[in-house]
Amino acid sequence: MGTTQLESVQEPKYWHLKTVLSEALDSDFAVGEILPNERDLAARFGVARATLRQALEQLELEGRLQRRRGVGTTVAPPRVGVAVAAAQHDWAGGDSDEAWQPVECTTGKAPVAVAAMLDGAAGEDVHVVRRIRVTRGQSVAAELLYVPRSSVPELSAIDAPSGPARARSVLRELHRLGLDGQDRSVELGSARADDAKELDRLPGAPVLVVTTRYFAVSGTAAVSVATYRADTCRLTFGDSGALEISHEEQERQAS
Amino acid sequence: MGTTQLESVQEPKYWHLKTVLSEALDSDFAVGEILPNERDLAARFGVARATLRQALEQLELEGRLQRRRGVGTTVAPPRVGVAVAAAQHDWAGGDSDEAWQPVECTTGKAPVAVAAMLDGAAGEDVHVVRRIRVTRGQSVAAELLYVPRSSVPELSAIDAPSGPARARSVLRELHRLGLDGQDRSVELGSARADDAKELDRLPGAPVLVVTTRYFAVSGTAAVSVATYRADTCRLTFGDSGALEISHEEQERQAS
DNA sequence: GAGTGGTCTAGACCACCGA
DNA sequence: CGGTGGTCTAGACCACTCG
Repeated sequence: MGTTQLESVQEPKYWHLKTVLSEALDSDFAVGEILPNERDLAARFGVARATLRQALEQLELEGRLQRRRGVGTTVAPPRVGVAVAAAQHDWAGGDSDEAWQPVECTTGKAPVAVAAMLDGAAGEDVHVVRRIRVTRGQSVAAELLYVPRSSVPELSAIDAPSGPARARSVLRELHRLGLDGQDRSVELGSARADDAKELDRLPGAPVLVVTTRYFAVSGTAAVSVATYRADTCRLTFGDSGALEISHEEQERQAS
Repeated sequence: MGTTQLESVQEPKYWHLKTVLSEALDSDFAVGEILPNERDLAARFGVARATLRQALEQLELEGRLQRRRGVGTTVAPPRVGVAVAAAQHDWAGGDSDEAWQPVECTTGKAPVAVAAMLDGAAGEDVHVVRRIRVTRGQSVAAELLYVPRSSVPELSAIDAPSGPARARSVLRELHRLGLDGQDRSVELGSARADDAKELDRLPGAPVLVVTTRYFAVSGTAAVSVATYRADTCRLTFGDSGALEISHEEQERQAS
């Protein structure tokens, strides 16, 4: 039999759907515009809702869409470039628009994975500083900064029991230390419940986990684990002295 | 009625499942061990297969599991740390274990997003070099390197029609140029069909997209778009002169 | 061919948001 | 309250790998 297998696409429906939607997004939709709801879209394309959702999920992962329960699906703006590099040493920070905001500070044991990076500080108590990074009025990252007690010996134990005030104290002490280098890694993760709440996302949302080790002369002075919203963020690194500028700075310069 | 709402978990089943599985993975399984198949697991936990799969998907995203069609689900080894920083200027490369392998080289127009970064080279033809990065015998990244003709004028047009030989020619010319800086960004994406094949994954698999702009005195000399397997890779950046070493190098030093 | 994960369906109910 | 996206089910078939 001349079974010529006419155009046996062999391409998953959701994948093809994603492509079609992606092109439609480019041509027929403006940023912020809301799409038809999932049931209508599925019917329009003649697929089950689950299949349609699989395509939407991918597009959301790529930062093309934004979905909110009870509201709808909207076209997402281009990802924000957030700088993850130098200029980090201004621990005090808080003034700039593109900065970290200390939220609170507790004390306790570090998770094993973190403790392993804080050489020698096996069972030691650490200060845990919670910070939020806000860009354009939107929180893009949540961080836990682990600072061994031994790194900031000057800190009086009863400076403030917890809260932002104490967080700022720890950061100030860290600043006084004078760090000489850091060591960073980026990987994909999913948001824990607490991070998800800070980032206004559902638990399990994809995040970029940036782990930074801060060195002082005496060794590792602190470890930071920052989780960035993977859907809305593009992490930028200024490895050169060259013209690395974030979008935000570009806008500021334009004015 | 005394509806005390006993323990209304209010936590999605798949999320709870993920937690349970994650703990089981830590305690009861060794790296490489294969899990029971999805139908059995779903039955064991009393959920539908789709729900079980949602949990497995998350765990795979976090690099805890590895799933292969026709084979099964296995416990994944810890993520590989791959260095994404200096030492990149050895364009010729190819000798080291942890290096890029040129695969082929074609010529054509750059995608608009890339062209926008190659200032001034709007409609110009560019060399497109395909490279694969292999670590521990496993390909971890696929790259497309876009080099405007004007960046490598010395390159004879008919050096080699395509293939690895020509790729090496382009890289050699680029090396002669002497670059003075680069500018990098990392974001989440999903693998295009061609990248997926190189990375031995299915299309749409989550990847970390590293976009690098290489500067020469005259401006942007080249743009690279590298996609790393998000499930198996941890990108590391040596921002300090300090002891940033990859796992591979550690092993090499140990010997 | 038997067994695996990958895709797809057609329903159902739930949590959340806004009018 | 109605409409949205988020979760879940119980099935079916497919593509792939391996013995």
